[in-house]
Amino acid sequence: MKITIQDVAKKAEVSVATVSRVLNGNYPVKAETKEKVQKVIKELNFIPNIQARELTRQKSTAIGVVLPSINNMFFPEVVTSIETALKAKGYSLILCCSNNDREEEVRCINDLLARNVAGVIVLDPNTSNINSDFYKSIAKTVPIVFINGHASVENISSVSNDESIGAEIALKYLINNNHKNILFIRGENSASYDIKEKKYISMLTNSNHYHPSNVINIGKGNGSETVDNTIVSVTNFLTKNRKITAIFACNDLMAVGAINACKRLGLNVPEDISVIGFDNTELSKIVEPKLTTIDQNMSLLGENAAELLLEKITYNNEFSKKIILNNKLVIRETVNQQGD
Amino acid sequence: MKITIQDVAKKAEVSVATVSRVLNGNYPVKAETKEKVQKVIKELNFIPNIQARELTRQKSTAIGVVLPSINNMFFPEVVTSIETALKAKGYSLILCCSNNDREEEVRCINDLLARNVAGVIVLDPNTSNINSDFYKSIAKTVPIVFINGHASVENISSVSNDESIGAEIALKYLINNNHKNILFIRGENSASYDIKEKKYISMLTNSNHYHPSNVINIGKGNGSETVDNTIVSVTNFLTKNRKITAIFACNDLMAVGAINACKRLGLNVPEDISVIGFDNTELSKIVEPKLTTIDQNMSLLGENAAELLLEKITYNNEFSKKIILNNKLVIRETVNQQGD
DNA sequence: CTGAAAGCGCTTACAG
DNA sequence: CTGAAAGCGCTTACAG
Repeated sequence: MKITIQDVAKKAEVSVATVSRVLNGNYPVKAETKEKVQKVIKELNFIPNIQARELTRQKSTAIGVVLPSINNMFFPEVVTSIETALKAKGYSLILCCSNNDREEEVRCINDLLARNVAGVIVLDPNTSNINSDFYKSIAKTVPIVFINGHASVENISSVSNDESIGAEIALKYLINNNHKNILFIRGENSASYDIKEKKYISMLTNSNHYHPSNVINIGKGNGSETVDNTIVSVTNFLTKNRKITAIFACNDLMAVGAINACKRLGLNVPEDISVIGFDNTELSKIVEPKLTTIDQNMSLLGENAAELLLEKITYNNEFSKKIILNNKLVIRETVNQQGD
Repeated sequence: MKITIQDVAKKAEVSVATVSRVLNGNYPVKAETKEKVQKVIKELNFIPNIQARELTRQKSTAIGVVLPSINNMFFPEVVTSIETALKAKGYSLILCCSNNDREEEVRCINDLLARNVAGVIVLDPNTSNINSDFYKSIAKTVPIVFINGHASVENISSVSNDESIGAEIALKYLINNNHKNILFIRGENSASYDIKEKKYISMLTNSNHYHPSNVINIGKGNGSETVDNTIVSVTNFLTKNRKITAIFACNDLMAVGAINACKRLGLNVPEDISVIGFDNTELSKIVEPKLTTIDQNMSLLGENAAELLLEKITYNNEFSKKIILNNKLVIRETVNQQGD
């Protein structure tokens, strides 16, 4: 039922080779012939089959993107910028969601490879997959770029943020504003939380204000769960400990949870207590007061990942590069500039 | 460099036909042969090329999804449920973003067709594309499902919400709680806002409380822009008009903007003023107080769209169906139950 | 149970 | 400037 190049050739009374040439414009075709063929293409509403083209040309214009979840304020922004950058170069995106599951991630990649993608971008790759040989063997045959994957794997390019510096900037900002007793809020095991906690411990130890009990872990959860879990944990914490003047949250959702907890306890942010988040998701600009946070450069992550992948594709997967972006502080309304 | 079925056949000392049979398990193969082939497949890490398979089989296991933007609290949730439903049936998703642009939408669809998708799901299809003959002609050759597209086009299935009923439920809830003077907030031209405004006008006219000046349009914008624009408009409005006891917002972002404006003016929500949103995005569960809103059934929209598409694919694009979901009220914390 | 061969829709040397 | 033919990686009647 679908129109093929054969149908066009027949109707235009030329060979399929000629139709192919006018389609691709890569060989001389007599003007008259060209017009005739183009007319038929229009008439028949012919769309060339890219699958067949790619099979012949032995190259692909599809890119795989695997991400832990779409349903999150962080990933959609990154995906948007990947899509924009790649579409401009004629690539399409095949999306696969791993649901934070290690094996599903492997399945996604295998499916993408089977679909003959020219390369794949993985957001937040699973640590155990990185450490196993999975990525090492895959990376030999197809260009791979990690976003926020601490890629010790050779032959994989990556873009990430220096979250350690980001945490340092955030904590310095609090400390410079005279905050000494700072609550640290994190979630369950994640390399990213570990990095921030490490920085927190070293800085607070330096200032003689490190107390292990000022680190709380709100457990796991997504979206509004994170907020709710944080509200519970922070409420518990603050009813017992009022020495805290500032809160460092490992992401914006936790920061919003902390702010909400304060409100319920009748504490004003930032007058009574300051809060700083991490990520600079859209949410940080939506809540009231607007959240002071650390910018995770989401669109830069996406753009750079797209570029690195294109580079790998162009140079036959031969060179790898790591790009580390510096996080920067976004001052809005939730940190009291005088401290206490 | 890539391993093909040829390589496997050679190493296993069988024909490619036999390899294909053990791959697909659709023909009898001697146990011994099967094992030998499977062993080689493992050794060589062979992944069959789906593009080639689909070219031969003349069918596709890729589905196109086109959406106006990924960067939005509504679409990612819908896409997630589409992905989940479709992955379970062995399909993959090719994503294309139209950036709210009519022509880009057409380009997306054409690209997807060229990539030989088995069908396409369009979120919020552009009205002018629906009215032109574009979709009509496309729908003849490939299964198409609209989400929230008021599809008058024959041969296209669709899932949508009855937003008119949704608006009615929301307004009735306000009115039953004794709210009479209700502010209506909408954005720039969209069929969806028009439907809600129409309902608003008819219901408020009925109760003799319709005043055209109580309808405000905050212009266009996405994400935090919407919130900011709403804050400005509502602040302006409320400084001049304090008779309002409730606000109906056409989406959750506008509702949050309205709440933020109230806070800045020293008005408590819901004690001084009630706010109801629309959509039930994750945001409505994140803000404080939690937003009372109308559920847009985002995951149901996705699931149903996936099902309708699968149905069309199975039955050769021969049957179409429209599903209209009923919105329901989600009572949380922003509407004062006594009114005023 | 297995292999040889045709064919899916395209592109591209090759020959003219 | 144009056509015939090989080939991309697979599947599936057909024959044995």
